[in-house]
Formats: sequence, C-alpha cells, structure tokens
Amino acid sequence: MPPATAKAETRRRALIGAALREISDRGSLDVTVSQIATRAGVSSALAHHYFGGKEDLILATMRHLLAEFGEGVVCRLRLAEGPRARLSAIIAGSFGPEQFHRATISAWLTFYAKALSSPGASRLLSVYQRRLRSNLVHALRALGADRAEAGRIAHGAGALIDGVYLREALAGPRTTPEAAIAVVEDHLDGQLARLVARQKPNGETR
Amino acid sequence: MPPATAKAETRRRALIGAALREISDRGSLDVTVSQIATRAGVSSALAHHYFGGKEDLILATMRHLLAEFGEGVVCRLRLAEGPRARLSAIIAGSFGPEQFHRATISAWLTFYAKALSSPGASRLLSVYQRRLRSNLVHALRALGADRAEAGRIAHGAGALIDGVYLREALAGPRTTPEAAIAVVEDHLDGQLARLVARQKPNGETR
DNA sequence: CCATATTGACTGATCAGTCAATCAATTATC
DNA sequence: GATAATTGATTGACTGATCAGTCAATATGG
Repeated sequence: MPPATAKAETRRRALIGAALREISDRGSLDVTVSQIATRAGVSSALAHHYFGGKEDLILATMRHLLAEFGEGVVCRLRLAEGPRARLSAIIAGSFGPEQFHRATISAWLTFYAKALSSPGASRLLSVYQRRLRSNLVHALRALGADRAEAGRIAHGAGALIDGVYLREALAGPRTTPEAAIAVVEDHLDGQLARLVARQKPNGETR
Repeated sequence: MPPATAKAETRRRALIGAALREISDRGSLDVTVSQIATRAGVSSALAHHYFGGKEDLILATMRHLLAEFGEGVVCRLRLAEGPRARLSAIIAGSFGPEQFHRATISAWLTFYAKALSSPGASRLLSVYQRRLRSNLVHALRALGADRAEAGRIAHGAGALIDGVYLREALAGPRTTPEAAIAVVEDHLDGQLARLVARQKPNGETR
C-alpha cells in the first residue's frame, strides 16, 4: 500500500522476472547481475540495492518459481474429488502449462545443478520435494496403501516427474504437457494395479 | 607404444581424472583450469597445451564418463540371457556401483545442466540417450511390444532412470544402487504386466 | 527538506588463454 | 659412440576481459 513499498515490490518483481528470462534464455546460471538488471531496465547497482547480492537474487527467483508451481498444484488439488483424482491433480499440476515451457524447464534444471553447491538452493528444492511427496503419500494412503507402499510409490512417481522434466529440458522434439502427464499417469496406473492386486488377491482389480 | 605419446596419454588421463574429481567435489562446472591442473600436479598452461581450451577439457571429461558408463552396460548385456534379463542388465548397468557414487552423480547433473548451453555437451548426452533407448526398445520388442509400445515404455523407463539419478544427486539420505534398481524394475514390472495383459486378454499373465 | 530511488564510475578479484623461455628425450650426423 | 639438431613437455609470468559489489553523487516524490 505505501507507495514507496509498492514501487520497491514492483522493482523486485521486475528483477525476478528478468532473472528468470535471462537464466532461461542463456540456459545457465552464469548470468551477470548487469544482464539481469539491463533486462529489467535498471542499473546493476539497483539490483544489489534491492537484493543483498547476486545469490539472494537468484534464490528469490527460485523461490518465485517454486511458489508458482505450488499454487498450480494446490489449485488443481482443490478441484479434485477422491484420492485417485487427487493423484491426477498433483501430476497435472506438476506439468501445468504455466510451468511446462522450455524456458522454465531450463531454469529448473539449472536450479537443480546449483543446489549441488548452494545450501540455500538445496533447502528450497527439499521443500518442493517434501511437499510433492507429502501430497502423493496422502492420496496413496487414502487409496489403501500402507505407509511403506505409499512411500515407495511416491518416491518412484516423484523421480519420474523429475526425469520427464529433465528429458524435456534437453530433448529436441518438443513434447506436450499432455504427453508428459500420460507418462506419469501410465506409471501410476501400473503401480496402483499391482497395489490393488496385492491387497485383494481374490481377483477383483477395479 | 611411442614413449612420447604414452606420456601424453598419461597426462591427458590424469587431467581428465582431476577434472572429474574437482567437478564432483565442488558440485559445479565453475571449476578453474588451474584447480584441475593443480590437482593433476601440473601447471594450468599444460592443460591448455593438451586440450585446446577449457571447453575441450570438460567435454573430454564428459566423454570419458559416458564411455565408462557404456562399457558397464555392454558388459552386463553380454551376460544376459533372454530379453527380460537384458532389460535388467540395462538397468543394473545404469546404476552400476562404478557410476553410482555421489561424486559421479553430481558430475552427471552438472553435465546435464551444461548441455543447456553447450551444443557439444548436448550432443554427447544425446548419444547416451539414444543408446539407452535403442537398447531398451530392442529388448522390449523381443518381449512382443510393437514399435509404439516399446518406444513409450523405453521413454518412461529412461526418464525414470534419469529422475532417480537426479534425486540421488540431491537427497540427503544415501540410497544404495540396489534401491535405485528396485525402483526402475518395479516400474518395468508394472508396465510389462499391462503389456502382456493387453496382448493376451485371456487372463494369462506369466 | 527528507527519505528513498537510482545511477555511473570505480575497485579488487578472478580466470582463460598466451608466450617466450627452459628442460628432457629422441633422432640424425659424423 | 659422441655430439649436434629437433621435437615435444613444461612452466612462470603476463594480459585482457569480466564481474560482483561499493560508494558517493544525483534525481524524485512527498
């Protein structure tokens, strides 16, 4: 509300957006503060003014991406009825068109790489992974999986989602979000079929 | 055989090994030529002498890792009898203990990230992906999958393998190669069961 | 006027790549 | 077999460029 703060917030957002675009375009975190600032239409000194330094700007950008991602999932989750639909909502949210752009995917991959050497980045990604896992496990348990099975399936599904993203980041031929979703749904179907078969050995599979 | 060439080869190997260790340790491709050279016990100028420049050294390191990986798969593949065993061999080879070290995995992830901005790195990874896919498709077709199905399953399995690696690169709690293998085998079992069920709708599943 | 926004100019550090100069080994010549 | 010529290995010192971060000075809005 205060105009000063409002302007500051605008600038922060602009810088984060510029950082995102710059990182995506160049496909690398080797992005200079000047490049980002120029893209945002300000001087590099201003970027340092609003964010303590480069690291903080990068982490803020990451946090932004993460938050956007989370919103997409939560939004879809609200509309889902029943545990199986919740699983689908999580998957669809993970590949929401607002995330599934080559540029955004590239940014994700670079963030993952950064997490190897930046505790801050690592922490952020852990949050995302835990949230995804928790969502999946919750829905799986509602489907009758015990804790171990739910954990196992969630782990596999999470890895598959990450893997599909990873391939998308590199692959020449563009895939659609629908195709990505299909891969994960397919995987889950296979896993759930066996889960059900194990629970009710009397032949009933659906 | 010629001593001069032998020495040169020794040096190249030493530099590649040093690069690998340095990249793994630091978890980043932001590694200086000096750091690598020092670790190899030579001057940075020598690294430039043997490899045209930094990029070439990095790519050579990548190629080395890739070749090692390929050998592991080929070796296991030779021992496998029957298509299903070949699938298992590919998976086991992908998670061979010689590859499945935190350090090596970190290097893989950084290479993936580099592929976003380096055509050379991208090409190398494409080779790996094509080889993996080709191996998988071949075995799957021998199991009766048609071209489309084999392609679909291979894509999913490839993505899952990459995803498991990706998680391993970050995860705090160390997993064993066996656990990683189990995840992918599990996935394949699910997929194959449905494949068989679709082919022979008369209930026979094994 | 005051506070905040904003900048240009600067600094200190880092690094890839170059180069001319040694050093070592191999080969050619007598 | 001794010696000179050639080639390759190796280095330290240097350069040119790049960049994150700083700071003092200036604009701008209240």
